Amino acid sequence: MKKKTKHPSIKDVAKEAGVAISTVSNVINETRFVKEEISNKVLKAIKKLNYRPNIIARGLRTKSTKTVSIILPDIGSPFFAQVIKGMEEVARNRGYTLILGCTFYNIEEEERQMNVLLDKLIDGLIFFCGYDKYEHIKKINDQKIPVVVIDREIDDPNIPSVMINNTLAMETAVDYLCSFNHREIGYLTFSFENQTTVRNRYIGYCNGLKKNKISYNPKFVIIDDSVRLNEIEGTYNIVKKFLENGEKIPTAFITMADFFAYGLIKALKEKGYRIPRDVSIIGFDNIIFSGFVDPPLTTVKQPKKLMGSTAMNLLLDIVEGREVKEKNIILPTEIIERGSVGPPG
Amino acid sequence: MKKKTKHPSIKDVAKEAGVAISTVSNVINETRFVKEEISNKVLKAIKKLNYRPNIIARGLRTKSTKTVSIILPDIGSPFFAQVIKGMEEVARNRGYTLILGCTFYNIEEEERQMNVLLDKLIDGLIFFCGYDKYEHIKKINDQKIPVVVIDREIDDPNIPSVMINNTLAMETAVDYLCSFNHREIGYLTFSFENQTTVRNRYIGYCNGLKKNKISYNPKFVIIDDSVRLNEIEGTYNIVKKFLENGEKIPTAFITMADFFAYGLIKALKEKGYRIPRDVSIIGFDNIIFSGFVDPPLTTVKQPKKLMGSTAMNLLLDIVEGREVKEKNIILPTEIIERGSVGPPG
DNA sequence: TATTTTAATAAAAACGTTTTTATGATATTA
DNA sequence: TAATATCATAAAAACGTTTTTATTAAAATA
Repeated sequence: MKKKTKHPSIKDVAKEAGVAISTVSNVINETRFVKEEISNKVLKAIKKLNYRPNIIARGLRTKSTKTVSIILPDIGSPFFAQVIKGMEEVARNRGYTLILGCTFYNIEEEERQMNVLLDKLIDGLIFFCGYDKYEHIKKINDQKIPVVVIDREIDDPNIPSVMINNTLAMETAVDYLCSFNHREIGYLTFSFENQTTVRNRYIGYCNGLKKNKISYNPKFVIIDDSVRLNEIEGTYNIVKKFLENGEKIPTAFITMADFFAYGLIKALKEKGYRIPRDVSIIGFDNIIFSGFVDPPLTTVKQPKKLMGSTAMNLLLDIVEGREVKEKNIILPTEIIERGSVGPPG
Repeated sequence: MKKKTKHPSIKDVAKEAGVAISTVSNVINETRFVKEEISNKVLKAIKKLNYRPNIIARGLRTKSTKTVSIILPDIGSPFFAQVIKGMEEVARNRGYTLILGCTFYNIEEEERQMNVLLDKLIDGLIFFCGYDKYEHIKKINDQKIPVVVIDREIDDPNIPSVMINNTLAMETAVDYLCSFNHREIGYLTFSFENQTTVRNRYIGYCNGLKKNKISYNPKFVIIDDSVRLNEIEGTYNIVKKFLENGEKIPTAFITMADFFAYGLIKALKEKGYRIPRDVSIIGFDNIIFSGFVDPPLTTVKQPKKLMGSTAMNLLLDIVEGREVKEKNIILPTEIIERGSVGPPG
């Protein structure tokens, strides 16, 4: 076992400066007035020993480690990455560090991770996306441990949350396609048993159809969970098979996430379909790459960084006991028009 | 300030079970034999109170928090995300949690983040990619704080590291293009003053040219730092301007990272160039999207997950005092052939 | 049986902080 | 001048663990 050279402790500083431990603490935290002469001695000792207080030991006493953690299903997704970027910036500016816990879309893992992190005396917790189980979140929220849920629609308004209106956003996507006179609209999605977000988007799709007097065609709905693992290849294969089976294809597709669209586009183009001339596509998320596929993807933009910063600010406000006006925040979405949607050929 | 409902401590368990604190500790850690009868009482009390030891307090005593942290320049990059995924898996399996620190390509930030994390009693540290300054890394490595550097070529063999041979890999890319009879080969890169990785790839490019008896043409080297911020748009604009200036363009491009290729492809296609018929492109990294641009990108693959898992295993071996056979590990790269390279038209 | 060894548990110290309480000097008041 | 208030600092307690040392009871030995 490698042995670390011992870091100087507050005791060492006190000895070096010839004062009491508490005086050093008072100088560091400015909790009491300390005569300039003594204060200077302490400061000098701190500098000389290159002392920095041990946050952990401090946390043991103060119950705050200035650390918040984020539990999310997948660290490899550019969508999450952007949201986290928004969080990170806020956290850093407000003096907190971030711990990431990753569940890899394993439901049980979420609670386990939560416990592991809680053991480390974190000040607060952000839960990302989700599964429909949230008893554990309710529980710790009831225990007054600061929690914010992001990207998951929870029916308990006591749990602070930041989200978009998935149903409405997806309805807008249908409307948008209909404004181009599409009447046959396919839908690519995760399976939606366990995830409200996924389900609500699907509901939005259905609502949109109804609203535009289009009858629902189950053959146009393709379910694909490979994307969860960032395996675009999976979507590509599924769509390819779909096309090879000689299924009738709709004049337009909505994908529940941009990721689906990449595989979809590739498969369609390989089979000779031109986009948007033969098939229109609208995605969801507006991931950075969507502007660089061919054709560039029209998509429903989620305000990713804003979601992140909003959630982190909300959490830290709660952690620090500030007043929060609204603890269930809904952020707007927006359609980014690029080149993948046009009138049906 | 919201007040948390107090978590039960080991003291509460001891009282509940009617034994001494140390006995509880012995039961939990199996440090001493405890009679089954007493042990059962303790276990029951633990269960009843839903007690979990406070890792922080434990860490204060044992000097280990079972936490390692990763300092990286950008959390939003799919390349890093994949590497981190590899790390996360290993860390989790070996019972550690991860803290991420993000520097956003700010050199000063790296040392600051390092100090912040060190204050939290982490067991070890992985530094990602890099800048040429590494006195601070040397310093803490000398202090026997376990460190591993990844994706940065450091000339000090005392610092454990995991990397690829960037020079060689890039040379291979040149060879590959030459095998298609390309003689005019452009190069897209970050500016390379401060980053050995970037510079070494460039050197590989130059070596490759020399080896294949191609004279170096500075006009073919495009420097673009926008990609650092994941702004593919930036590359697109630079290349577009390049093309509009009527510059002669090479028959093939190498990009130092796949990200450049996306903007490059878009700009070229907009100006009517066909890929690979008019211009061939080979990237570097093999990011997931590279299989889904049009044409699919031929690229030099970095073994991202393997790099991550290797680095984490190396770090934890050091942390746990295991013997490490080789502390400067070089992993192989490989050319992934897709559709963006062909013979010059 | 008296003494020593061993086993099991309890008590206390330690980790590095902050915070509360105690101390002693100085300044203020009666 | 004696009593009191204030100020600056020191000492001690606390946070929740692990680890070291002490204690007690039982078992083994002489």
